[in-house]
Amino acid sequence: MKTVTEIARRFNVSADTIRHYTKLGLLSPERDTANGYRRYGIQQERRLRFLLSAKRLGFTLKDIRAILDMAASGDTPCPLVRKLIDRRLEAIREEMRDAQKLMARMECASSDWRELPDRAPSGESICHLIETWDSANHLTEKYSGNHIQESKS
Amino acid sequence: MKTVTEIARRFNVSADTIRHYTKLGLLSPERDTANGYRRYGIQQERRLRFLLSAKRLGFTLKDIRAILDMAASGDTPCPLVRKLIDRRLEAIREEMRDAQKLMARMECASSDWRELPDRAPSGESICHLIETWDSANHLTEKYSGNHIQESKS
DNA sequence: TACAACCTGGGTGTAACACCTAGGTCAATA
DNA sequence: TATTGACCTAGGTGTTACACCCAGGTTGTA
Repeated sequence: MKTVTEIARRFNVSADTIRHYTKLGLLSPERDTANGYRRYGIQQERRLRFLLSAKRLGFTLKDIRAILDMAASGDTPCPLVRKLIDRRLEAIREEMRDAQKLMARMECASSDWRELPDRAPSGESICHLIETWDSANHLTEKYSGNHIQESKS
Repeated sequence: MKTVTEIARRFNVSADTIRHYTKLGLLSPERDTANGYRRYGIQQERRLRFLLSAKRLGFTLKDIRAILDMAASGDTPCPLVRKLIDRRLEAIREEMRDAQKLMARMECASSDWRELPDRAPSGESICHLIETWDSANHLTEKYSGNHIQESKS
């Protein structure tokens, strides 16, 4: 029976993480009746191992709770697991697409800006780099004036 | 002078977003003395336009606050802007690398699992798909040396 | 006996909002 | 004029997965 720190070390996570999972009910250690310390046995180690594996496969704690609940009720969680991972996969793919677009914008801006000077702010302008970039791509306002130009660099 | 909803519509964001930025001090509307309503003038529209542009370039609200503060003090924020975007860029590149690794794991797992059957949980196993995947890649435990239960109390 | 290292519960902070509550305001309509 | 419906206010909660801090109790060792 391991204490929080012992099991944390064994699985290479922080003691706070173990306490966190325990608070969420994902782990259910016994308690040392003498001092109230959490005590993790073999079953809880198994649960933790499972939990960490699932996390590394992209499952959220919420997903994992659902899987654990299903297994606890005796049903096979496998169909749920297949469904959840495919969902997460789709979600991540979309995040990646967004992130790639963002990266492209950032790289473009950062590189364009190397040819532009610094400029002091004024009543009209806060940072001309950002403002120029924006009006060149005119995306901010719903009705962004009447320029039908799309200058790209 | 626009109300919350009016300026929100103009810039295609939610009224809550406008209130949020205002609460954070990123926008400082005047107030209608009769009823306490927020009133956004041209200067605030400019700030919001700037804010949204910066956000689309990957700046966080914290970044933006720093930029705004610097501009307010009269200094040119451009060097800060260049520095911040390069930092964010690096951060995003790393996140993307991590996300790509995760995706690869997920895709690999999801596809491997197509050839595996569902299986009911047992005292030893919660979901064999995840557990098998994990032990095949043996990454969870610090010492993946299998055997042995130590300690008892 | 002192000290380090551990333990407890409970609270806060993180990012950027979305949503809800309870109640006040405003313009147009019936 | 009374009633809608759309708007406004402040303030609170929920989201994710923890990290960190607090004050105080416990354990093992020198």
